[in-house]
Amino acid sequence: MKVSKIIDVAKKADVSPATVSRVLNGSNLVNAKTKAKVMQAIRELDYIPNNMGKQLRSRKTMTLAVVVSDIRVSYYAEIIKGIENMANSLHYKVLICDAQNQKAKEFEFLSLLMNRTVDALILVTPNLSDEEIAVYADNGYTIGLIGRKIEHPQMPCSFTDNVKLAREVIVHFVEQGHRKIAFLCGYADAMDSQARLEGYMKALQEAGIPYEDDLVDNGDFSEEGGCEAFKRLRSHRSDFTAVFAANDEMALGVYKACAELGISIPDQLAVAGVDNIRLTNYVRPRISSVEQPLYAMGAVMTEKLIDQMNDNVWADKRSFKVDARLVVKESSKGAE
Amino acid sequence: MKVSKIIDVAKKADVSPATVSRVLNGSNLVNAKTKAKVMQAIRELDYIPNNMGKQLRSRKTMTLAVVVSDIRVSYYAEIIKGIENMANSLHYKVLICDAQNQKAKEFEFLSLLMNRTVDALILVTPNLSDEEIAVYADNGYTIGLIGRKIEHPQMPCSFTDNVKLAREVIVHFVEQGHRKIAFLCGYADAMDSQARLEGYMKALQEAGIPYEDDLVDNGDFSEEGGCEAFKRLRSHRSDFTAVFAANDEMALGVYKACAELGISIPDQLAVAGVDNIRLTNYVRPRISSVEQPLYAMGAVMTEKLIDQMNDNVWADKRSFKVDARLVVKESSKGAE
DNA sequence: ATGAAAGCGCTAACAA
DNA sequence: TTGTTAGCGCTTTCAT
Repeated sequence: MKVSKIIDVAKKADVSPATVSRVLNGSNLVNAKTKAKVMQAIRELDYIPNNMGKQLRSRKTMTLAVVVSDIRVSYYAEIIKGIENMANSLHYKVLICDAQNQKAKEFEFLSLLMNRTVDALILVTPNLSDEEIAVYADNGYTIGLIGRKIEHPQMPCSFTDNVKLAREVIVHFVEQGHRKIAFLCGYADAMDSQARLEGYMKALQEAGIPYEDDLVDNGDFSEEGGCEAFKRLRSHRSDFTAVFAANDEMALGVYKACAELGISIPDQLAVAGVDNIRLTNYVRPRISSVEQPLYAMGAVMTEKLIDQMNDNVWADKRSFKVDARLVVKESSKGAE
Repeated sequence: MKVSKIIDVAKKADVSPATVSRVLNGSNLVNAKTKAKVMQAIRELDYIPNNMGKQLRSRKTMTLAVVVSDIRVSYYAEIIKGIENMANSLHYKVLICDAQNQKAKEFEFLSLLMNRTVDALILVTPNLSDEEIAVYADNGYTIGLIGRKIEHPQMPCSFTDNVKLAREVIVHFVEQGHRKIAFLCGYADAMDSQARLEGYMKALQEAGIPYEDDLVDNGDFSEEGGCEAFKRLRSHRSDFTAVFAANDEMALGVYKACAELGISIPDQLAVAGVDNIRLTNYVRPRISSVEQPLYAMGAVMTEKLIDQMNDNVWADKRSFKVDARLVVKESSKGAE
């Protein structure tokens, strides 16, 4: 059977294509009777509007792209879900872009914005630099950011207060009586790492504990990387009694290293991580971890972004700093 | 700065728009010299082709939609990654559709196909019935299927040999000396459940063990559901020495129930699951589990689907039955 | 090897 | 409230 177009409906309902379009798009300047006629024709013809034509004419794709480094990582999956659900409820679609941990791929996906495949692009903790990203926003492309903040009048962001986050963990350790606290940081050049290091140092200072350079090392956010970094740390120093890992993967790496080295958690070493992934509740002792509201971060940003595109500008607020909360479990309790 | 279109490039290069289009699309009937001229103009104008125009005219979106019930579940994430990576390497984009476990949403996403937002749709273990899906394929829409098989000349599928999978697990249990083996099945009406039940029964028969109705119960693939189902089972019978759970979540539920009931794994009860999720390696004892090549299933299907759309029909094979492999760990070894 | 011309299917000014 | 008329930006016959 031939697929019908708007002109077919118009003829059958004895109106103009414009009127059909109005009915389709819920314009309120259509007579109820006319509308009924049109609806009838649509039904009889099994008419379904062709989205390609609509896009071209209206210059809108109603589609967002979300770029992450690895879809499989639960951190990203959770954020994507927040984005997708919010987008869908606002009649937007979501293109998924798996950058496979390659900065070059992130760059490639930016072309989706330029060639008008999508109306906006959301970057989740990208490897691109602030400047590289800002260029696009400057050129009028709509970009949203999750997990990082860039000062730009047009770029909505949602991100965690990393200083506060790190501070909270260290305060907790101090309360448990720890004085020598190591920090397994992420990539040295990452924003997050900087901020968390700041929070770490701040909290130490507040507690009157001197900062020591060799109690800090960097990992790559992987279990293996955490394991290695911990061993490295341990080869220099063996007097620390607590470790703050920049994420749970690295905390798991610490667990692995401790198993090998015969270090008992939490008696000889307290451990805490970030993300509060499901796994932290299945290993023994369960890992204390900082939980970020990932789903909400995705959803809020998306709402804001779409709002901005549609010029519903209560342009007051573009930047959402969200609070994380430390979930204390056995890995950091009951220390001496 | 004004954004330029194909006509601007044509003028600047002193050729026709058609020629520019040919260059853009890598047609080989373009003089090398002409091509160079056009490329130069493109560069000078920073010309970027507009995808909306292209789509409308070529009647192709170069986009796939993939429908899953919950993006966050690692089972789906892994498949999606396979799909996305393959699609991308073939210059296709992927729309992500989170059905939030609602059949109604799955239906809604089918409209993406009908209104030409995407060229094809991939359903991953959908809740829709075979008939509901087949209707669309009959009407000429391109649909691919993962985790289920539907006999249809136009519908590529990739799915696991569930009979074999279940058989393998039971054979393993029998080899370990078990004779009373329980089966925590998934939804009673699911394809997979049927097939696995068949494999279970078959293996028992081969081992000369009579099938007993009350050694089988159904769960909902969740940890909680598995826990409950196990307790239910256990309230009728307490003589079985092994449990085969239809997925790892349910196996985790069994672990939970056993912890509550004081049953020791694997000494008093051997356990095995399906999916071999990461968690199975972090609980103690580690859970024996059947691993499916999810990434590959996604990738293969996608390749086939795209191939089919582009009429590269070595139409011989549409159906990919893949083998899963049992990874034996501590939860099912060392039983009496 | 290149160009001219005709749309793909729809919406948005502008008129009426 | 409805219709008329132009395109949105591109590709693709059909000529040449």
